[in-house]
Amino acid sequence: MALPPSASNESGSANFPYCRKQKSLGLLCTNFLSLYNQDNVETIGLDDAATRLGVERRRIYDIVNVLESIGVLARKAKNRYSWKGFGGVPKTLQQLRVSDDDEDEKISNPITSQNDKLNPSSVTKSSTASKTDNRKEKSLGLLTQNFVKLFLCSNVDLISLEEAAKILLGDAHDPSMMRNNSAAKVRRLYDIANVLSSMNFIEKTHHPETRKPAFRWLGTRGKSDNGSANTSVLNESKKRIFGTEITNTSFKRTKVVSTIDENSKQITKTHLQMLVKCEDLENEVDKSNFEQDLRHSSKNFQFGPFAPVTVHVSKFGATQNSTVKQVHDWESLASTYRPQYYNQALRDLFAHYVEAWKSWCSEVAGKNPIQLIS
DNA sequence: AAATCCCGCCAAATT
DNA sequence: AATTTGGCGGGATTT
Repeated sequence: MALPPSASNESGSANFPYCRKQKSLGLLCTNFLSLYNQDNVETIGLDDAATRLGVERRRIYDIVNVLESIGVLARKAKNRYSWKGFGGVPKTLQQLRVSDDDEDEKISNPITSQNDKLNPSSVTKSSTASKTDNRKEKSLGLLTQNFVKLFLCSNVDLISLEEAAKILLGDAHDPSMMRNNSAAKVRRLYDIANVLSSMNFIEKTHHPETRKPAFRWLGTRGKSDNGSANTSVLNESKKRIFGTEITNTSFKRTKVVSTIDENSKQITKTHLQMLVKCEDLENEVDKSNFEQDLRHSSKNFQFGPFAPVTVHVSKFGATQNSTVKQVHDWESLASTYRPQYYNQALRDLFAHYVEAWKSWCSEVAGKNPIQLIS
């Protein structure tokens, strides 16, 4: 009874064996973005998001929290957030850069309206008020900001999550009382890294020496506005892979939207668009306005009945499926010569999509009751 | 075996 | 008291 929803109900639709990958926070974030990073969107309802993305509320909180800490969103009220867009990120980043040095502070940017009756805690950082807001100090949002600050402030551009966990926790000299529970904290960092990756703020790589995985800050490239090209990192190969995702359907009462047939066409079309887009990926290097890309790439983002199937471009890799690993290899080769490798990659990727599409169709076919809700 | 990290219980916060 | 938020970590999945 306590098993994951791999439940393959009798209906012979023993479809997806259950792939954890397809349920990653990163993918969810990508979907979230493609869903709300639209011109007409300005306000986001948590319930709406959870429903449309087909996930439990809890997950939405995770995403929303980190997005807010970066400045993409802003809490408006209970159950309601406002879309700030990526344009607000640079500003938030700047604030983080300026924030205090020793230990962490509560740079609490425009979050939370006029807080309660405290603040004077400038020099006295100990017990006093710590007990109360102790919870907030452990929030995902703050952790995210601190994690980002790690990159923004230090000069190292490669950090492993364990390092980060150790630094972000064991900091503050050593006044004891620091249950070096970095193991627990690292779990949170994985979450953060995933959503940050889905937006391409960071990128996962490997430490040159050790094969240890680590993250590199990509920052806000492009970001027009102010011609000062910061580009701290000399990222020569900024391959943008794309991730597929098939949001899981919560066997809950997930309200399914839209029609069927129309969507099928819709999605296929999107596939093609994506492929086309990939073509000129070879001679890309256009690390310009990624916001723009993201925005139009998910033009007609549609869901299919049941498993809200989403397949949009978002060349921003991050979450990867089996193909990604190889892509990395191709990348090294391609960067040197032989650009046609990408074609092969695309072919494989497309095959993957087709497969996913097929299995989805079969599921729908097996299921008889397809109620349309609009 | 080690690295990831999903899932959802259940306790603070808010309403 | 009810509902919204969101720590937290067991343990399933991937690598």
